[in-house]
Amino acid sequence: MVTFGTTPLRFTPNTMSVSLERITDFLATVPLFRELDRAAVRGFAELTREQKFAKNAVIVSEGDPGDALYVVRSGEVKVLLIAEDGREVILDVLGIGDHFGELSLIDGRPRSAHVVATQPSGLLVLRRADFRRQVEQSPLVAWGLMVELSRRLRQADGTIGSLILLDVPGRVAKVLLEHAGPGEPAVLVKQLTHQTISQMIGASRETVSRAMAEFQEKGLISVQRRLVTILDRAALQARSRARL
Amino acid sequence: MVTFGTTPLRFTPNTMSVSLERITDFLATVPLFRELDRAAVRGFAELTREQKFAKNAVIVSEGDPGDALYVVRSGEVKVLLIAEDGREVILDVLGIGDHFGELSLIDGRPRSAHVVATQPSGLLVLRRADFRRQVEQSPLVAWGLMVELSRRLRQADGTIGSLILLDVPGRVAKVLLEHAGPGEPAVLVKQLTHQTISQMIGASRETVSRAMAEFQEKGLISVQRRLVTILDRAALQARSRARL
DNA sequence: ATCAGAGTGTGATTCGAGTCACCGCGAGCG
DNA sequence: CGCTCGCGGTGACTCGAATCACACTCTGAT
Repeated sequence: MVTFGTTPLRFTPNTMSVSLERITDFLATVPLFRELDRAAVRGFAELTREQKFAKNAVIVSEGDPGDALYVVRSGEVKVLLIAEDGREVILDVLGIGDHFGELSLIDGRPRSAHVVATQPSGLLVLRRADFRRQVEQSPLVAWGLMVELSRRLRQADGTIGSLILLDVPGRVAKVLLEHAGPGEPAVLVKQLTHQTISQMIGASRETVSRAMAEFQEKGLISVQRRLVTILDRAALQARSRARL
Repeated sequence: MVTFGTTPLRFTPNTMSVSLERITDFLATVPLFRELDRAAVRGFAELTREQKFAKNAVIVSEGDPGDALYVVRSGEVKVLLIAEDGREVILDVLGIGDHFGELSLIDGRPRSAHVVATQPSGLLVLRRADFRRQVEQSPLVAWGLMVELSRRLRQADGTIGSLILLDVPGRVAKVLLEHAGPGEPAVLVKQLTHQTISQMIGASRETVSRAMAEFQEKGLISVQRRLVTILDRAALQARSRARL
């Protein structure tokens, strides 16, 4: 449940040039800026302000005019839709190095979803005018942005397909695989509660619980203290496209 | 059902400069190129070839390496996913002036969906290298492309939300509204069969049929010879976010 | 004009998954 | 240190929608 009113809007401008290099280092690791030379990345770094958010703080709300891009520097945030009756749909969970808010900067339309911190988080904020100027000057960023949007569009289309074609256990298997690290056995990159998973795939918490119990019984996964390990990737993949 | 093997790959190069101006006129109406001056649009027009497809012809298949962008000049195509058991999910129905295939040009990955002609169609084809060169030379096109990708991403996220939050009648109402022309009463821009609608919203043909019967009874819509007219837009909107 | 095939209407039955209700566990905090 | 409270597990019941099975109605082609 989203908690309004807990929002700490503490600004921490990087007037100290001490941190400028550190921010540049960080931004250089973000895919969006990866192709740029150091000077160009520093150009962006100079334009950012870091803003801190407490757990459950609302970062942007659907319908707001959007005039900033955010890059997650620490912590974790979720992107979600909220229905009138309070039900939530989680569109994405973003970690360090991920960014959000570019849609409104590109097309000038209001924010299409809410973003809420799921952990205490530090976000680098880049304002519209600054961002736009930089993008217009550097085609590499424009291209990187398109690549990122393409990735998300493919992912969204895949989600639509699985919502329609897969049953709940299949969708659970898909989410687990999408968040699995490399190797086998592989551990999940993120700690996801059943509640969170259920909101990502449009199912009830109970049904997710039953699906994961089934996977454990069959030896496809093992769970220790909320940490999921993939034991049989192939079987999970089969389950996630049994009907796809 | 998609029919393979009926694909007529008849090329019709525009070696006749007669048609160049006509193609330029046409492309100038496409949002992606709208901001460009006529000379720049002609630059694109010169690089296109028109390709004709018969009804049910497969234009691109999921998994193919993608090396071209297509603009619909006449006819209609559908973008869809196909499950192993043959079930189809329609992601989009594209008409004159719409385009597809840019994702693969941007990120170089394989095609993420199938595209099939639902009517005899003429498509302008633009090859990767040509397109890329033009985009790099004109930031306006890059920006237009980002705006278009943003629009689709918002739409896809909205679809995900409605699949999770709305019941079938609600999703039917939403599709009807999305395809409605202006004014009230408004007629639908496209002729959609119940079968098509059901594949767009992940429902069975029968359930769509029942939902539309209900809307007619209540006077929200009227149907004459497969042409749907929206009589009570507000009521349909209420239905499409009754729980959103 | 006729006929085939696509599209539609409607009942009966089945079933996946939501909802409700409750229990147990572990972790963090006053 | 104990007591919440958030998270997870499980059974019983309900319900929306898929499926199955036909009949009917267009519409376009021969």
